[in-house]
Amino acid sequence: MTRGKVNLAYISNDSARRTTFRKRKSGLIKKTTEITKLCEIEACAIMFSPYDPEPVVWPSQLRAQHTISRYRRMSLPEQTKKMVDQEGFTRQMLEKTMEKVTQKRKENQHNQMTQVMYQCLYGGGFENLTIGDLNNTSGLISQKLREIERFLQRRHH
Amino acid sequence: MTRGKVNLAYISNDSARRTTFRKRKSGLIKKTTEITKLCEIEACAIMFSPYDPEPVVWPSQLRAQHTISRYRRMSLPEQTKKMVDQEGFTRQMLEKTMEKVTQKRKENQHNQMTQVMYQCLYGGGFENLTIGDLNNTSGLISQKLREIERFLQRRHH
DNA sequence: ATCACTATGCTTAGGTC
DNA sequence: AGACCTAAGCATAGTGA
Repeated sequence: MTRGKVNLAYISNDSARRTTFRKRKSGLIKKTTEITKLCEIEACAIMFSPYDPEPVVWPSQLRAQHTISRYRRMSLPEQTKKMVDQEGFTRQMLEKTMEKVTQKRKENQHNQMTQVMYQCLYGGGFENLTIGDLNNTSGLISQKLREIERFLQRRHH
Repeated sequence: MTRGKVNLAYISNDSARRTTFRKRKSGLIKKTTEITKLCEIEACAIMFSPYDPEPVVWPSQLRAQHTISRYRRMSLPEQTKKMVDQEGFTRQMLEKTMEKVTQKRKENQHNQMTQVMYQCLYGGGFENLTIGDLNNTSGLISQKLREIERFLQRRHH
């Protein structure tokens, strides 16, 4: 028997769930890569799972970081504006603090430590992470290689 | 003629690219939702595009924020550990600062302003954002509704 | 468990309105 | 432009080694 419709609910069987995850993870990554290329947009996917020792990040730690920090940077003024009046005082303090941080960053643009701290506290801060996505890259590559191998074997039949 | 293989490169035609983006965005979102449900993992996708006024975030601003901040929280010690020796001083300062922030957070757990600032500076800070994903939700829902409608119409033929 | 396989369902390019 | 349709191509559940 082959395949019925997928029941879109938690797969209780442990190994089946793990297998599905492995397959779909690679699918999701592929799709993310594709939409990025086809439309030249910035996109990233982040997955936490008990099956990977590190979070899976796509298309890369670096690009994801960029996307995330862009998201955060764009979002902050919005957020600040939308805060309710009751929190007016908090908002003002917040704005001042953010200004200070921004100011400080400008002033010390060449001061490495400030930059590092700024990045860690506000803009990102995972430049030096272990590169978890390399595993995925090599996974995809080895998958591709297997495909090619198979193809060649058939041609030689 | 129907569909050839997709050339995985930037689609130069403007409206074609836009259409592809709209279609694939919804696909990507669906897949993200599915893997999340099937495997009960935490996953999010973020897309920046010139076609959406706001970044598209999935499964939700709130969950994405959680995923992102979890990512950042997990990553920091890793990063700190992996920093090269040349930057030992920076690292120490950084660790101390992070400790202070953490400490401060604990001490002032019930002090709203500190929490808000902490979150903005370190843990997240987009609680009060405009909810961009509502648009997507309603898009998916209305799509689903149309499908159901169509189905019912056929049954009544 | 992980790999390759393949039948099936799903996604989506290309077309029409 | 966007909604709808259809078939080609792709993703992947289930299977066997």
